Amino acid sequence: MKDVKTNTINRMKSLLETASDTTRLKIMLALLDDDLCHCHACNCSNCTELHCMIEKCVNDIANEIEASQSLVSHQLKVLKDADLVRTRKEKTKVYYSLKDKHIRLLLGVAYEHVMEEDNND
Amino acid sequence: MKDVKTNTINRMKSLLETASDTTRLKIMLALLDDDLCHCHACNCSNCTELHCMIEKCVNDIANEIEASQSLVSHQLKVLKDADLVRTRKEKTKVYYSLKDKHIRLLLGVAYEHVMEEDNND
DNA sequence: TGCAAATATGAACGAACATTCATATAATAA
DNA sequence: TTATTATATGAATGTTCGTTCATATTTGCA
Repeated sequence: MKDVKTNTINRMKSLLETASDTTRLKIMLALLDDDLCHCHACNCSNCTELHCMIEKCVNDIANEIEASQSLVSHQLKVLKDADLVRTRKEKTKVYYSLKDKHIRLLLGVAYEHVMEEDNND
Repeated sequence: MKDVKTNTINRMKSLLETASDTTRLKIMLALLDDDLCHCHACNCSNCTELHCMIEKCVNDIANEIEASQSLVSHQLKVLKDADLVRTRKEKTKVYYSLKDKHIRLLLGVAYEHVMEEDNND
């Protein structure tokens, strides 16, 4: 890790920066886990597997996290541009899902960290 | 993950936000791995174990990442306030090290992500 | 007590960013 | 075509943040 290239640092910064916003965190958490969902990895409606890729459309996300459609759309664009989410278009709706396992891992690690208050290792 | 409290979201935001700066990333990467280091977990000078806690003083970090003493001190304070690093004082020097395994994991996941360009899962 | 080394801090400046509001675009159905 | 639903976008605003410069504080040593 000693000689990490500037480009690598910048991309790590970009990834973490994109994730470090309450609205975007709410969006990603909404895409991380749920009971009733479409899963385009295994095509089941009630998948609890780790590879499960939950996808939700813009309005549903907006309703779930109680934010305006405009705000959610803006932040989904930020997430998309930074490659943290992917999209799938179906008729008038656009379904968003987390990009890959690294994003889920990142959220998981951050979640674990804030859950364990006073840990020494 | 569906009903994550506002407080939890805010703390996740704080953690990721603190990590998402190039200067602070350079500092943390400098504390993540090295050959010659003090390790206050096992007290060896050449430890390669995962629990190894590398610690470096302010000036050494500043020299290593080629940043001013003032900037490094400022950003170390940010890292300390957000609980991403710990300190140990010895004479006139202050040794900094990463707080815990979650921080190392976070850096590791971010690093892995930017290293794998086009992954689909 | 005074000096030097190491670290911390305060002010100031410019840049970046999240949110809101209004509006535009795209696609479907009648 | 017209109306409707879903999503995207542009401008504007207020705030936050990273960096620099100068200086203060702390600790050890002569």
